[in-house]
Amino acid sequence: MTGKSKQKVLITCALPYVNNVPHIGNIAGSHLPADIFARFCRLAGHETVFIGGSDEHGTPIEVSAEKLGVDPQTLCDQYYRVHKEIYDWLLISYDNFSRTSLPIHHETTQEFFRKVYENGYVVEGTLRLPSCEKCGRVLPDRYVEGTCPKCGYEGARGDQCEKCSSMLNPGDLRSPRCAICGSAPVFKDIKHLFLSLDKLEARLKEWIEGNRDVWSPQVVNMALGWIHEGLKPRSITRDIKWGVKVPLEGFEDRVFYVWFDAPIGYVSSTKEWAQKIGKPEEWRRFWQEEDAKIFHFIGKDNIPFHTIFWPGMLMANGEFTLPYRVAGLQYLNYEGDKISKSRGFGIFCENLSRTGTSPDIWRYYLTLLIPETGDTEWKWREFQERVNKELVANLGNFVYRTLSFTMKNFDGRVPGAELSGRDRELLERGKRYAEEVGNLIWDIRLRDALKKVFELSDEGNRYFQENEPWKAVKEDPERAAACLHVCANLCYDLAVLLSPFLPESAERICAQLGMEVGTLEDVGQARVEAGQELRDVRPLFPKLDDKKIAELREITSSVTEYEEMFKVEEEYVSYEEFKRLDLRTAEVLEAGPVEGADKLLKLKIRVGGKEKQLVAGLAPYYRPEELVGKTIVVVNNLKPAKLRGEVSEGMLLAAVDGKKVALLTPDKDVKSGSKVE
RNA sequence: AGCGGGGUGGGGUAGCCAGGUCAAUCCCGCCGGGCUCAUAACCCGGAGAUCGGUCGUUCAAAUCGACCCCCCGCUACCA
Repeated sequence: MTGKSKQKVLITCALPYVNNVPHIGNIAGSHLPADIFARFCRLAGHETVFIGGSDEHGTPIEVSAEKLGVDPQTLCDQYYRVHKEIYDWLLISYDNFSRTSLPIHHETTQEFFRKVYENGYVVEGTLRLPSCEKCGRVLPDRYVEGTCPKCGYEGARGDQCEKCSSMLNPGDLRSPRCAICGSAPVFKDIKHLFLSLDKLEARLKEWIEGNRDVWSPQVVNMALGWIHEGLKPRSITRDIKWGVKVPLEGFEDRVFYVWFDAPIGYVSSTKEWAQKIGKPEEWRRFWQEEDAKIFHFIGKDNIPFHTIFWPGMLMANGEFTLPYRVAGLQYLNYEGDKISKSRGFGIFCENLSRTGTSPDIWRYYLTLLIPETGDTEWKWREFQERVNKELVANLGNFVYRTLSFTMKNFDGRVPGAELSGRDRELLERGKRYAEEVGNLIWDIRLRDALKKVFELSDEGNRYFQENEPWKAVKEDPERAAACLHVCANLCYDLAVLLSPFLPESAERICAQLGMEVGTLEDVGQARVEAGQELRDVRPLFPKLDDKKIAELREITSSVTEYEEMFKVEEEYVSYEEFKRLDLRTAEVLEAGPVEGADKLLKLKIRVGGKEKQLVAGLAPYYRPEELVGKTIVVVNNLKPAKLRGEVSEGMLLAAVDGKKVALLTPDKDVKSGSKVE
């Protein structure tokens, strides 16, 4: 199935909602497994498209944008950038990462809806909903607050009381109020559109049961559980402004419920991809042809949605291929509890790029934590251990001992030699691994697949050990040459097999071999020939010591408050005001403590030809000796002041990020006293 | 509350759906010995779980049934 017959595969990852910064749970729960799967499909030669995008509509975005006084689009733009950068850094290989706020998605959604409507699967109905006259909006359940009728808790929400956890409707609350402005809501009957899921119940049931062999039991059972309770028409419109307009007379002021438009984002993202590659109709081959296999990677909270509601939409439309496999993943916890942004508890991905680490160390451990069967848990201790013992000491060690031995003893060229039966057998071994790894991945058993690849590294280490080339190189050079020839090829095979999981490392291994990362068909073929010249051989990963772990922990636990950034942008400074500052580069000549002050340092600096004294609150962040010799940026014409009795004739500039402080320095060599503007 | 998933040596995990070959798999860690090209691996030996709890079905249960405990998700207008 995997290496032999070529498939046409579309892979989607649950579209992240953009009111949050992604954390490791989001990565392990969908982006990473989807990416591994997609990379593998490409490696196996399947025709592969991997798409995603951000889900940007809905009440939460509209409300928080309003609070900040910006329009929702601006807020989404900001978060979209954050998301995109994170996925890029983690090497999530989207063929296209789209946005539901793009025109192409609005058009696609409306077109999709029209067809569903024409087919008779849309009915009108009435909902009695609370609305706030003052805010001029209909309130979603959770935006109504009041007193819980059961336990008397005053802060109960319209969907649930957090105190006694009873399920509520907004109408149940005593003295209800709008969660945004606090005024009393009015209940009105409002016309809405519903998708007639009830009409599709029998077909959905048959379809789900037909997938028993392919889907995991959890997914099938949960879906059937829903069917069993009976499907009812489900509302697909909302009374807010931020979203896709409903193209139907009498509903012009409504938008689609985000759950209706979000999955259609899969289609629009594929369309956008097709346009980008210059074949605008290409998307149809994946969405409208029977032989296309569509894989959805989602979290467990999304299972009913992707097994009932979304396929129902597709059936109602009638022109689309149904999902082939819905991979419902469980959750990733963190050190014994749920990840929580507000408590700063967890690993948030926006600062990963600042850790100075390879994305592969994160990908490695997170792959082992992909919650395929049950919830899993990130533990720093285990992260450190696995990186050091497995990535560094097993895989890294095998590659490095092989290549460095070749450098030292064979002049940096892969030796050639007469091979024994055992040598040949091992060279061929890669083929079997390729097949086994392929089967595991196709079955979405990614953790097992990665472990399988590491077995090959184990075999390599064992083989190297048994042949003792460090002895043989003196006593039986031919044997040593054969051994290293085989090992170089094993390194290459490993790199290829590893490439879906650890793409950067795969590249680095191949680069050191002076080769390119090949495809699955190159594995086990002894592609590294005698005479191949190695280059720039060095260890793949550094070990993570306790200090580094503490640093990583610190960096990844903080999340930028993007909301605050909008406030800053609003206070403009005129160019004239800016020009009054005389910013200059300066060289630090001396640095030392200020008597009687813990936090201050006294610096002697040179600005052009002139020497000055500066006092700065750097002591908690820099040692004096670290500063000497640095070129910094100072406000040269700041009015002199005395701090703790010492004159300060200017101030230096530094970036302040919470407890972290970084001096600004020019990134090229410039003359002392250069103007900064 | 109902529905679904899970509870296996210190950590993780397989097996359980098609009960016996499971006094239970594999990885990591731990203890002892060998080797040294490598940010050291590999080899040999060792300690460690009665499979959430109770009761049953059976010649035989981690594996089937009942009840209970704990964790997680869903329960439709939160995405």
